[in-house]
Amino acid sequence: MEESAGEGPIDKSRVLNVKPLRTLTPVFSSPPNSSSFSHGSPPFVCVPPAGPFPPGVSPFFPFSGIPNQSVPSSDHTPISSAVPINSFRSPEPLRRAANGNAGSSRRVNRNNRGVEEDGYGEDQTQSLQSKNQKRKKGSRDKFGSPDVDTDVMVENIFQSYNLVQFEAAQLYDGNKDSVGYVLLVYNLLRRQIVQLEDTKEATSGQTRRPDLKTANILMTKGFRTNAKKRVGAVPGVEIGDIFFFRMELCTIGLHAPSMAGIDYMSVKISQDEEPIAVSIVSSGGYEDDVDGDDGLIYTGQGKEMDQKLERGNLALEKSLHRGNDIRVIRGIRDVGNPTGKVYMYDGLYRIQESWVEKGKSGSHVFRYKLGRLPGQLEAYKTWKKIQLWKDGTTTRFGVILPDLTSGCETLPVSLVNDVDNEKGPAYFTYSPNLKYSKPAPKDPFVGCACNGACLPGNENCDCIQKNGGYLPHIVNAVIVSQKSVIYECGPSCQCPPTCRNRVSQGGLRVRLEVFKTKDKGWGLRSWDPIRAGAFICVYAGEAVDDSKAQELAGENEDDHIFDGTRTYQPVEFMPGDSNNAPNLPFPFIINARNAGNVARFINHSCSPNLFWQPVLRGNSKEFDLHIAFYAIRHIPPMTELTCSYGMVPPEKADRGKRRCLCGSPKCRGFFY
DNA sequence: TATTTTCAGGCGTAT
DNA sequence: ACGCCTGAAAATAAT
Repeated sequence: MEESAGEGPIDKSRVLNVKPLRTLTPVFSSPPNSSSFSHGSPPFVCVPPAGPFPPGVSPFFPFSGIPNQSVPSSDHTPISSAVPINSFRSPEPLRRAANGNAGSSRRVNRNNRGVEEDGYGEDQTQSLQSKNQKRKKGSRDKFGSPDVDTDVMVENIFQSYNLVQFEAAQLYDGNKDSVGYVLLVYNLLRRQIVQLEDTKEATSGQTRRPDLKTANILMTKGFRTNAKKRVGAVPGVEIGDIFFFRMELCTIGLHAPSMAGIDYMSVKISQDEEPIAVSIVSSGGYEDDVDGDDGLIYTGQGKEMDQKLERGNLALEKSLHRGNDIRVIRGIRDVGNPTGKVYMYDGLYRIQESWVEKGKSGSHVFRYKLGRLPGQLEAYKTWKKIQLWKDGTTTRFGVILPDLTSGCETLPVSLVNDVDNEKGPAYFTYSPNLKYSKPAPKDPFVGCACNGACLPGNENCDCIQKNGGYLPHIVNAVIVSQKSVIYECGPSCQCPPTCRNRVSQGGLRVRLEVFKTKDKGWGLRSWDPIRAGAFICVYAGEAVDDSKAQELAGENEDDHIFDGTRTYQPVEFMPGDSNNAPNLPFPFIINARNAGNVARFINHSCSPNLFWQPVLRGNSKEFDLHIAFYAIRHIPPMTELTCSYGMVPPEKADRGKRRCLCGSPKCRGFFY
């Protein structure tokens, strides 16, 4: 439309309004009346004011000037341009990770820190540095414990992933990769902090809000993306994406305030500057209402007294008149964690009307009616539908069996076909366990002799010690990161079945369905949102010995086989580095053709959302090895669960090669 | 299930 | 530089 970037006359008077250095330059995405919501190539250009500038973009005011006369003050006019008002903290430069210094103290790090390659002036960096130093010192005094540990963890993470501070292009304008990495690092670091705090005595300084602490570390280091506020879609974030912490929304630029529900920015139209809303979080803090299938009635902010038409409320009011797109994030209680919430990005809405009501406390509240723009993928609506399936209000269409496990799992697993007439997968026996004639262990892992629960830091618990003094999982059966093997309490351990180090024995924790895919046969997906790192299931079936393994591996028909002898390339956004690549003590293949569990339905993808993890259980008599599957990243409801099937040796490579239909942009085109 | 404790981003304004 | 506004997450207490 009128405002494709780089076209049209440039009103150079605006250039003078651009504040230098710490000021950001927002640019609007597609025109508000556009009906396409493609995320492919965001139709805008955004340039950090201090550069560096992307190819083809001159260091000049980046967005097109729309003639002033084309911006009447009538309702629902497209917004043409904006000047920034919100500054944000400039990133503390990150040292480029170097080998061998992972264990160095942060004091040394600080001395070594350079200011090269960061694109920021030295003065700024210096002042920022001292500011952070001051602040950190304060927190140290307060909690009585130095935060050396977390600094080392950050260093290690950045080193593992070869990460350096984002260039301005990704800092200000993200993409799928930058969003993926920020979320990976946020969640990995947060889990490591929780794990570390778990081992401390309650008396020593605890981080009570690891979610906030993690975000603070990353934001201070400039490891964030889409740091520029914008109207409309955020590059790299898709409708339906889910999050488990408000700070995640902040670090990827979806919704900046750490608490408030309304995010807004100031825009300049002609000579007037006014705030408009860019995103809202509707999560039950107020009495928001649904309005039909695609509508929402949102309550303004302010709880105690009569709400005032200021800040977010004013911005929403202005947005009603401007008619700009507003991102809506829906929050609901997390089924797996009743004290937490899950947030889902539900796409773009516009405000249709606003009014004042008497709230329950008798004071005035603002209410805003928002309508979802048409043509967007269904997101929150699906989620609500699933809730109805779960509480039995409605029946899922296409259900063949309400529970194909016949009750032998901790949760039912539906068998569903809503695409064709096939009545189910080929016959097999559902078995949640792994069966095999176990080889006698050469180096038995006998487990522990704990009376009560096995706790992190317990020097007498062999299982804990084998895991490096930590529990491999934090609460809710979330693994901290991939390890070559994790040691779990098993049949030889004295601890009770409730021990926290028996995650893979705990059964299913999310409501799964086996479903008929469009073109890949049967697959597996979840009705519940899944956290990054969450335990999904083990791979059940019959573990076969080496000779039988050779036989199986040579066959073409290798569906329903887990083959640990294959080569597994690193995949993107994995919570674990190459040092922690899975390591099996002997050739390990599980045949699930005749008997198996949900894991036999997990299809291959070149961009998988699950990884597998060897688990060795404490067992003095047998080699008690298992394969457990975990979520690589947050997985929205109804997203197919996939893993990498790995590569076969070259001599077998031409047998059983299949065309891959995973649909990932990074698809290799085939798999085995 | 209810209550208490804890805390970060960034707008807006003063300096 | 700093006050102020915004409520969620996690621990703890109560039922």
